[in-house]
Amino acid sequence: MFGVTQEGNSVCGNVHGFEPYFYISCLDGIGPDDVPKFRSTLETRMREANRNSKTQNFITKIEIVQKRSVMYYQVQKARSFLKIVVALPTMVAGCRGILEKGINIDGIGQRCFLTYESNVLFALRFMIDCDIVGGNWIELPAGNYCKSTRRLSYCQLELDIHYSKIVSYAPVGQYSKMAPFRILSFDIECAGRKGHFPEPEHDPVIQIANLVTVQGEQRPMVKNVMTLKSCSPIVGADVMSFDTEKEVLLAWRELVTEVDPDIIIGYNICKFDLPYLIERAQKLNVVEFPMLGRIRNSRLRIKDASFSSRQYGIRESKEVTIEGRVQFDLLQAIQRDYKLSSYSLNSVSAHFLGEQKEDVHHSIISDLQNGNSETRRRLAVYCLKDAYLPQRLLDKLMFVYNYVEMARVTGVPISFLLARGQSIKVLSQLLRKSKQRNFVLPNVKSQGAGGGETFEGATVLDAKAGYYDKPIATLDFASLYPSIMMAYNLCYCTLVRAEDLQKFMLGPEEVTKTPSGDVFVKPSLEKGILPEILEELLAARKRAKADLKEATDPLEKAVLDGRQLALKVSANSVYGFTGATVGQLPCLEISSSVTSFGRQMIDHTKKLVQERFNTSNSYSYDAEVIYGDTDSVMVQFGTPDVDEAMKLGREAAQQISATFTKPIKLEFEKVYWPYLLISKKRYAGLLWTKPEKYDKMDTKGIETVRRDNCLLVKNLITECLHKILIDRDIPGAVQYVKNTISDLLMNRMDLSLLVITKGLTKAGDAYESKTAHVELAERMRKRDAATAPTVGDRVPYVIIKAAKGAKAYEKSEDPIYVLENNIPIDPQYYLENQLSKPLLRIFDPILKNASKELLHGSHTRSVSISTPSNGGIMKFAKKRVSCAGCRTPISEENQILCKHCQGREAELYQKTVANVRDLEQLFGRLWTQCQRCQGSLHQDVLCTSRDCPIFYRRKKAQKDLGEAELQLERWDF
DNA sequence: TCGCACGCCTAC
DNA sequence: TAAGGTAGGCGTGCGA
Repeated sequence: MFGVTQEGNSVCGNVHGFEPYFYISCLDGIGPDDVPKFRSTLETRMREANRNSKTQNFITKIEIVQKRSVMYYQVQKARSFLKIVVALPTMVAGCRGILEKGINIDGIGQRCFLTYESNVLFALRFMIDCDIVGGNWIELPAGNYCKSTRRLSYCQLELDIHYSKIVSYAPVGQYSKMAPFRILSFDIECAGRKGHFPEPEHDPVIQIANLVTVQGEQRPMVKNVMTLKSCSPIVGADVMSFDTEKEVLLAWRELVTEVDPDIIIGYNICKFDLPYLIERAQKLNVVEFPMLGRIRNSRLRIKDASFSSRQYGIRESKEVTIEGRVQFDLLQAIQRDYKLSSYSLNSVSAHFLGEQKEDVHHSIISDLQNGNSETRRRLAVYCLKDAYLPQRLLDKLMFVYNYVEMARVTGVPISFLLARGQSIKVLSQLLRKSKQRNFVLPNVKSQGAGGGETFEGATVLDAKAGYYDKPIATLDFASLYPSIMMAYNLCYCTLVRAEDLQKFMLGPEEVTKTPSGDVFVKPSLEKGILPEILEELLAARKRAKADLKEATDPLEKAVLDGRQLALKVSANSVYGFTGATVGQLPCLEISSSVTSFGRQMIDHTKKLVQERFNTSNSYSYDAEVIYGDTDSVMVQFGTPDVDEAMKLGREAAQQISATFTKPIKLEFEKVYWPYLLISKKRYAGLLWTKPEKYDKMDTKGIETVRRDNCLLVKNLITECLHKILIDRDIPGAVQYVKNTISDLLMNRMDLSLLVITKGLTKAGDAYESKTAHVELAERMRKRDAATAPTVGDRVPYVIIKAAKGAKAYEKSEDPIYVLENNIPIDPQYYLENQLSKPLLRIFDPILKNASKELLHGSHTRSVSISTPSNGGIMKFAKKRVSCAGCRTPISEENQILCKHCQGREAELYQKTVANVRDLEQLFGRLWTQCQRCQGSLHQDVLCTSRDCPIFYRRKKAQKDLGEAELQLERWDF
């Protein structure tokens, strides 16, 4: 075990005596006398299967224990299981395989065995059995350990102890404090060859920037940058320059061993920086480099890894294990926890820190490296910032608190939280609870390849679409699925098999028959462990929230807030675990029972609200349920008054709650007024939780909250909803739409507003149909494979002009490429395929002839001819001269104005001059902004950030200025 | 032109 | 051997 003391010293504990094991159910008639025979047979089979192994004893022990399978309700409270203990953790799988396939035991014959808990990772097994959770405090009591004489690690303290002597503290009171982790944040720069993304096979590592911080402290204790070749000094950072790359690598290794960090962070370090360093060291034959972990003489190895789940998508990465140190890649963490349209460090920093970062294209890096100590200094400043930003993000998003709390709540090691999925967390809790109750978990194989089997989910009530000018009250079930599981005692161990119902002679008052037809016993017979887990999670959350209210210390608050969040997420994922057909322990009887109760409850609620709250019960109006999804109903009580709607909402929630089994509870939460219901899962409204003033505008499912719409659509719809719902200014909204459309068609749109992004969810060849982002990714791969988007990335694109009838997938293009080559975009596409339908959906309910008014007015006719000045296809067209006044083409090369505009020379000349001046000013302003972002006003801007809006505007201004200057030159004859 | 499958993303 | 669930809207391409 690795850890850190309260004083900040690293510890390695060599824990002795804990052995890997699993269970099988004992066959009828096997008694203690049969065990030796069984053991020798199994031992022989193991030896046969591992002929090359030098191991003497595979099976170290077999004992008969009294346990119960967690699967299905049983009257008998315990029966015999064999606990099979093996010599090494890796032997569990082989041994399990032999037993599952079947072995022939003398006198008993050929038998197959179902194994239990044979898929539990050894580390987790150890933690569960010793009551240790990720990130908690451990005591090695004085007198029970000895100082290691033969040092295996580089840790400051190293001790030997027997596992049974370890004392684990629950993370409460003084033990909820966070440890003073040492955190190393780093970033590397590599000098790629011209036009190539750096590859460790060819390209050197030229700089490594580092930031070392102690968790909870404001200032970093180390801030330095290691450079290849000289580098001018940087204020506030140590610059360490070296003549050879080998020295740079070794300097970094030395830093890591000296600092001895508990956590290593960075941006994309798992997929890029760490593997690059290791592969580069290999290439340079720096054999001593990859010893960065806490185990002496143990080398790092790289393994290709890929993670795929429906929730997180396919993510390919590399697995580098650094013993004793947690790797926390900010990219991974942010991809898992936040849905953003771009995950570049630049865009993420802008989003969370309000701070842009200079983005230097990899092709420029080599030039900076090959310059002088000043240009290398520039690069170093940039590199330092890339090491500094991940630390800022870690602090701002409170990742250490949230992840440590998640580890404590679920019991898994911190490293699992980024490397593994949701199910390991539930499994860990399930195993712990099972152990307390003497249950064992069967190792079931997922039925049928790919699962296939599925079950009916929740009801979504039909949406009575429209614009509602009366308050709409929302009634919600609090934690619906967890409360159903608790209310009806749904669990593996309470599920009654059809054939057992009669066998056990269970009376109707002892069981619950769920709406899906499954039967579970009531708690009086057997309390379910899932309900027990959920009760504890929700009670703990209540406590955490109460403590949070009391807490004054910001660090304590952070811990508690992280905890309540972890508890909520954990409670909600228990249901999903039971329904995961390709998971560890699926049980569709549980999950389909949960949803069937849910469906019944939402229907019941709708019926009750409408039956009770109407004029025949002496209410002033008839209530109407206009929509509802899974655990909520939207009620129009009929009153025009917000306060009254809230009162009715509370009354209804209370009345209806009383009709449900505890702890199921319907709550009144909020009122929407006004409310625009577009369809199922799509609506917008002003949200009120108190009668005085609305809280905010809330939108669900519509373009404003979707990542696959361009900013133009997002901004326009947001603005329109603002004008409609908040300002109540429909003509204003209409005018705004008209202006925007006119700007679009006149080519006055920033490219950054037109960028659409979509995720690449599978490898290129796995797609069945042709789509814009997939085809573009493929084209980009052909241009430059190293920088093209790959699986899991988001692909930004714009739609460009092309032949009539061209498919969208033929018209998608990389925004940078469009900018660099001056390719004209297709405004009509944006109008017809991006703007029109979302606009009509929100305007149709409130405006007669919305389509005619918005999409076919005079504003749609002011179309400008987009003539790219250079590049693109137009490069080959004969350059045409047009009139500086009205833009009609003119034949005479040296003319400026056409016949009609002649005589307006003075005025038009003035206009051209003014235009150049304005553009110069605009460009200057944007340039300064970019300079500020890169942290210096005295150097050229290098930034080429794909997702910085300023960048696009600066580029556009630069181009427009160039064109305006050309126009001006024409007057100089 | 229309229905359908695919793909993406969201609500809960 | 690693992977929480279903419902549902909507854009797009494709073939009937």
